Amino acid sequence: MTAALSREGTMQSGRPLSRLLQRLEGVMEFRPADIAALETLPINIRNLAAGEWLAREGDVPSRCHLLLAGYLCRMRIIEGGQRQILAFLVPGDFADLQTLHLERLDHGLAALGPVTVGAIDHGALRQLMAQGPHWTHVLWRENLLEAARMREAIVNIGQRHALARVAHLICGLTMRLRAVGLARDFSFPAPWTQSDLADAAGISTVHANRVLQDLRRWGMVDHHNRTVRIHDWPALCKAADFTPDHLHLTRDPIDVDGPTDLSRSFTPPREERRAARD
Amino acid sequence: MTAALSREGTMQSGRPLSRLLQRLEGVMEFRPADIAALETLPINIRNLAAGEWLAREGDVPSRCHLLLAGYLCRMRIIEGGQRQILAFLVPGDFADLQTLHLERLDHGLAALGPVTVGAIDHGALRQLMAQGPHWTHVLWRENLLEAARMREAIVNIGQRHALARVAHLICGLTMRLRAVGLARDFSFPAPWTQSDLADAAGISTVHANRVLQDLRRWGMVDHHNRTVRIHDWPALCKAADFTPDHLHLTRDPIDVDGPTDLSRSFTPPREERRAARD
DNA sequence: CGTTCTATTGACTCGATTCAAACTAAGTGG
DNA sequence: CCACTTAGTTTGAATCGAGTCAATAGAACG
Repeated sequence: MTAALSREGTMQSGRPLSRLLQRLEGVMEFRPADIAALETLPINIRNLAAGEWLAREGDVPSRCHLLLAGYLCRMRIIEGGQRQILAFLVPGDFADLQTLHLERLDHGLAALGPVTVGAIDHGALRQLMAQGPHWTHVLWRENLLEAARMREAIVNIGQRHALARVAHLICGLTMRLRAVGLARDFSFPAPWTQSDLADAAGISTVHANRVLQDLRRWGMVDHHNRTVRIHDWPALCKAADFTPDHLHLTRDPIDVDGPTDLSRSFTPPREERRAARD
Repeated sequence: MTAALSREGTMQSGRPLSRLLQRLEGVMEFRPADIAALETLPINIRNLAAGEWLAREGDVPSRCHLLLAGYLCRMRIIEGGQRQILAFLVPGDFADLQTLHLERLDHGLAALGPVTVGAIDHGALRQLMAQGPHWTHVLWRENLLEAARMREAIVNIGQRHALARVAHLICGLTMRLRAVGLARDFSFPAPWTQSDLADAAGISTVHANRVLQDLRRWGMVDHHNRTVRIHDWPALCKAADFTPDHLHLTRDPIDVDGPTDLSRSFTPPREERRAARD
C-alpha cells in the first residue's frame, strides 16, 4: 500500500507534463497538434528539498515553474512574524505562471517536503501562446482557477469554524489530487506539519492539533506518518461544507456539446432589489 | 466639499473608459493606436440600484462589465446563510472579466449603493485581443491584480485582528480609489453598511461597529453619512499593517526603462532549507 | 543515542460572537 | 410636513471558540 502510494507520487521523468495534461483533458478537448506544441517546450527539471524556497516575495522570475511531484505552498509573512499559507500546490499546478504578466512576485513559494519542478522560460511560453489563442486560453484559465481557489479560501477562513476550515482544506486537496490521478484510494502523502495546516487555516497550531484529533475521533480523516487517510469522504465533505464547484473541474456548461441555451445565461434580476443585502 | 465629492464620483458619460485608462496609464505606456482600439469597443451602459444583482453565482455571462461609477461587491453565501464579501470593486475595475475564460461564475456580484456599469460583449473583447498581444496582456494582468488582492484578503482575514482587518480594507479601498482619481482628499462616499464591512472582514456586525468606534476614537478614520473620511493616513496604515505592494500600482521593475539586471531576478537559495517553516 | 522537530495536553486568558434591546436615521405615504 | 415604517447603528451582558503559555511525550534524524 505504501509502496503503491509512493509509486503514485513518482514523476515519470519521460512525461513531465502528464499531470497537467491529465487535469486539462478532464475539462477540454485537445488536438494532437496542441499537445505536440506543448511537448516541445524546453523544460528544465529541478529538485527541491523540504523547506527550500522556490521563489521569494519580491523576486522577478524569468521562468515559470510547473510542479511535477510533491507539494509547494504559497505564503506570506507579515509584520509580527505570522505566516499565512495562501495555497497548497499539487502536481500539475503552475507555481508562478502569473509572472508572465505581473513581474514582481508578491508572495513566497516554498517546498513542503521534497519537490520536483519543471522550469519553462517566459519566452518559450510566450512563443507557445503566439501560435494561437488556444494555449493563451488554457494558461489564462489556469490563473483563473487559482483565483477561484483563493476566493474559496477567503470564504473558508472568513466564515467557517476551525474544524470546517481544516476539513475543507483536506477536501480541496483530495479533489485536486484525484484530478491528476493521485489519491485514488482517498489517501495521499502529506509531508506538511500541523503548524503548516494551522497557518493555512488561519488558526493556531495548538488548535489545529485539537481539530485534527476531533476529525480522527469522528472517523472522518486521519493524518499520521506523513499520510492523510480519508475514512468517511461524505461525512468529511459535510463537516467541511465542501462542494467542488469552485474547482471548475467539470466542463463548463457552454463547452458541453455545442452552445448551451444562452437565453438564460445572463439574468439581470431587477425585481430583487435589496435581496443581496440579507 | 460634498459637492466636489459627488462631482468626483460622477461618470463623464462621454468617456466611460477614463477611470480604467487613468489607472492603467499609471503602470504602463500606451500608444495612441492602443487607446483608439479600446475606445471603439461597443459599450452598453446600464445603471443598477443599491442592492441589485449584477450577476449571480452560477450565471454564464456572455458579456463583461466594467464598473464605471459606484461600488460593486463580490460575494458568496454559504450553507448556513453566512455571507462572505470577497472584494469591493471600485470604478475602473472589471467585474466579471474572468468569464472570458471561466464561463460559470462561482460567486455573485451585487451593487453597494447606486452603480453604473458598462457591458462589453465577449466577442468584442476577443476581437480586441486578437489585434495583438498588448490588450491580452492588459486584461490578463487585470485578472492577476484581482488575484493579488485576494491573496491580501486571505492574509488579512487569516492573520490580523479585527481592527487591523477593517483598517486594511479601508486602506486598500483608498489607494485604489486614488489610483483612478477619486478620494483625492482622503475621503470618499461609502454606501455600504457596517454589516457589509463585517462580512468583508470576516467578523460580526456588532464587532465591526465596535472596531469602527475605536478607529474613530483614535482619530484615524470616520465613517458617517455614507462617507469615509480618513484623518490620519499614516496611523491608519500602521494599524492596518498596510503596504500597497500587493496592488502593483507602480511600474513593475522589468518595465522601467528597458530590462532590469536579470541576474538577481531569480535566486534559488539552496542554503536556506527549513527557513521557510519558521 | 542524544538532538531537534513535531505532536499532545492542561490551565488560563482573551478576542470575538450572540442575543436582545434601545436608539437613530432614512424613507414612504397620507 | 408629520406619523409610520424600516434599515442601520449602538449598547450591555453572557458566552464561547480559539489563542497563549508552558510543559511533556513522541518521532525523526544525523
